[in-house]
Amino acid sequence: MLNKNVKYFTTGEFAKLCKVNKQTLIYYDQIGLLSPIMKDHKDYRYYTIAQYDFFSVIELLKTVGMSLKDIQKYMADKSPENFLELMHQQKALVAKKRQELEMIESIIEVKIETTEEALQTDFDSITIGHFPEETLYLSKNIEDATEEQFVKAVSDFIDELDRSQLDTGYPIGGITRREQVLAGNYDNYCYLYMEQPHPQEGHPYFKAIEGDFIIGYHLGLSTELGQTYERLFKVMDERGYELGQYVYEEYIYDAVIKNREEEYVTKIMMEITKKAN
Amino acid sequence: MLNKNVKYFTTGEFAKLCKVNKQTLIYYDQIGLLSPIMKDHKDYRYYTIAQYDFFSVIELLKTVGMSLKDIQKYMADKSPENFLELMHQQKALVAKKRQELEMIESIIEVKIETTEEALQTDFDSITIGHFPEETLYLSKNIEDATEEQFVKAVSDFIDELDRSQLDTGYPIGGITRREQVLAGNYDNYCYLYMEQPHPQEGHPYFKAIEGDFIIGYHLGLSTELGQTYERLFKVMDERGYELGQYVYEEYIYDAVIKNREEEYVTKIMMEITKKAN
DNA sequence: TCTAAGGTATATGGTAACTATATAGTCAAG
DNA sequence: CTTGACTATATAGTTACCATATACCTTAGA
Repeated sequence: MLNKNVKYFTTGEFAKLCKVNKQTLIYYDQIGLLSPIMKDHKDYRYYTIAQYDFFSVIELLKTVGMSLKDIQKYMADKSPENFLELMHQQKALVAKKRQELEMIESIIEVKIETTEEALQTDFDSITIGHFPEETLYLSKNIEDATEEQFVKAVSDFIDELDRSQLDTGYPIGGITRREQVLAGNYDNYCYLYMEQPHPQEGHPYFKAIEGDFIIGYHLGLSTELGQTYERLFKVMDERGYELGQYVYEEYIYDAVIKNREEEYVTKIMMEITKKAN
Repeated sequence: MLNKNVKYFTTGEFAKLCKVNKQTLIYYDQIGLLSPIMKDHKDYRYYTIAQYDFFSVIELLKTVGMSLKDIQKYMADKSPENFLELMHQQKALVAKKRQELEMIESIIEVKIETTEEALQTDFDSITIGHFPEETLYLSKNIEDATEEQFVKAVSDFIDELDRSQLDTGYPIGGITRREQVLAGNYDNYCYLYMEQPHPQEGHPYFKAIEGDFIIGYHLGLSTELGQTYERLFKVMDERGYELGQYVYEEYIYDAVIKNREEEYVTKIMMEITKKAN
């Protein structure tokens, strides 16, 4: 910043220029981060325009998440080399943050898309159709797992979603094998999954599905899923289909959207094949 | 999230799954944001896997900057419609934040570039050369301004940089007219400016410069700029040039990088023309 | 000359969202 | 029966402020 033969800013004026509360400047003075260039005989503070540059770098470092203490630590030991190092560090940090925001943006888009779809869905309907291939990220096998093993698998699955940025915002679903469904063990999933519209390279756990499906919705407690399954089996049979390899289950409305468990909605997608007459 | 016949997590286990401090969960319980599904006869807390979904939405809303109170407010009045509205709001907010980060990224890049350049510069050197056109954002005219007017102009200039996202990270420079420089009034700037490598449409205040320049550096107090100007004039004269229309001044090292005013460095760029005969 | 408006200062307390610590009870293994 | 690893509550500290109370100073207007 350039200086004419100096005009001083009072605390209030300088606060206005910096767009912060007056108290904030007093606070910065107290902690010794940014002190006025001079004080009056009655302790009035006076800042110069040159101090604005200083302030704006503090602001920059603050917005990238540095603590005032760390900023102060840097300011105590200024040099072009240190500044350069600081900027390199912050550049990497900011890029990471931006990427995080980009991920959140796409998660939000998915949440909007799925919620809008849910709002337009008649949960009494049962539909049959052909579905294209989709990529899923799978947990490890959890069929017949003990409670402990199940919990461990879920934890690992969630950890991996986090670590590998595979959380797309789609609901976590469960896959059940034909045999378990036919035996009425609707909750004996063999895998958990999350849909991956833009699969990354280098992840082994993906599974593509494609084919005919019957789709229905279950409203209410998951302990009563059996009733909905029976309705689905009935329609399946009437239309001349039989159960394929896998069934996919997803929560459409859960605790995040509904208050009472009786209002939760589960989407059930069953693979089907034409009966050999 | 799907549930098997429920296994409970203790506070510690659930904290690990959620990757937060145990105390945080206790805090969430206290403020009623996320309470365990049940408590023991000795007040041990027990969470279920289903509560992880809930937690992860809280996390999402937190990272986009929502306060716990606002999250709680939403949670008290859940519905698909409200959720959708919330997501739409947040989407816009997140996009804005991302753009802000993008701006900061490019500011940091400029700071790195200019600091690296400064580190490689010999401040004793005086160079003459042709410079290509550059776009500058200018303040209003401040020639012969009173202190008050100068301060006002600076404030307005900074405000406009902020408001129109014209802060590129380049230093704020000052332009002096030939006549003032020849009269020795080196600090009677007619404009402030900031370099705009990627100028936006629709801003009137831009000025392009292109031509021959003599460039030198002044080390130390700006009250002693005169000495450096004299050195520059001498070289200019020896090489058969005379002063052109404008002189540009920028701080290369200022309070952000150096502790003592005697170490500040000002870059002086003078337009020049070949002397007749 | 008095007073009201608008500035300055310090001191103190409050805020959000934790985090740390002290103290005490619980539980399973060796 | 003790040790280690857990649980709980209660309380205080943290960061980066913001709000408020009180007092002082200055200037313009009645």
